[in-house]
Amino acid sequence: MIDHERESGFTRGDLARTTGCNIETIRYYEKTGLLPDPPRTDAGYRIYSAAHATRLRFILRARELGFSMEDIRGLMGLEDGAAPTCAEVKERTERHLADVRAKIADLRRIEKVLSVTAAQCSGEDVPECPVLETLEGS
Amino acid sequence: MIDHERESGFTRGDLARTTGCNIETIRYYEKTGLLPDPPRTDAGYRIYSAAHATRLRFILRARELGFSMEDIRGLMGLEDGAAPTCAEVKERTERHLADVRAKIADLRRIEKVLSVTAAQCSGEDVPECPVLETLEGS
DNA sequence: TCTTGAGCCTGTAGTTGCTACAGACCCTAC
DNA sequence: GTAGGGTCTGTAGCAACTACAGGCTCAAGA
Repeated sequence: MIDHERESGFTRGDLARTTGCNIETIRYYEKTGLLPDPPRTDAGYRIYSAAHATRLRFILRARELGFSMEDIRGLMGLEDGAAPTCAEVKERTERHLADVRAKIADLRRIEKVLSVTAAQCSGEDVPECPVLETLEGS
Repeated sequence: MIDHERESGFTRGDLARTTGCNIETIRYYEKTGLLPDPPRTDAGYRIYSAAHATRLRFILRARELGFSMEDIRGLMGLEDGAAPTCAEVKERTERHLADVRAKIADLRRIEKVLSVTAAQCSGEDVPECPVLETLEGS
């Protein structure tokens, strides 16, 4: 791979290493349009630039914060072509925040039930088991 | 459906209605072995008993509490054939509880970042957007 | 008795966000 | 020249469902 094209960019493996992203995930993001198709060498190898790395890091950070790929598409202005307004971004973020809070509430409810039930459990080989009773009875 | 077999049981639709479970989900649980294959009428219609309903409710309740299907299989003694001991149930519950707590911690971290960032957002059409900056910069 | 509409049957495909393979090609170093 | 890595493509798998299509079957009304 002596193409001089190649010299100014990096390969998929490079991009994966520098961002910590799984190499197959990069291809997946390209297929779904989150990442633009990069140029190729004559042999068909992808050539990425710093701009690709920046964009991928944006995506990974948004995923870490639990945004869906659909959300990210919106945040990056891929839905209607135009960059989203700050108001749109804020709205999307607050909707997502509400989802996150709802999930936390769900999990806290679950945590309470599980911890109370598990605490009642002797852990011995007795016939009656508080966990199973909770699940059976309701 | 005048089979007298049928009279003592109920159909998949009945089971779905009485448990609040999606009708297709019942078939899915059968396919994956969580629910036993019920007997059939001559025409091939499934005939469920009260025992099936009890078992399905157990599964649904466990799913509400976030247990995986694999966990449920264990809780119901479908893994090794024998009913699990109380100690096994307790262990599984505590492992699951740890998962739930880890998820809560993750989500709380996410919630903090999102709420701080969204609060900085004017919602106006200014060029700089705190949310996007958070995602880009890091 | 016939028809109509609801319910049930099966197999299969879609969802989200990846991940992992197979089999082929390419590139570098020795 | 060859050995080894890397990359290419398409495809299948994961969890836990959900949603069809196309065909039977059943119960009730005309």
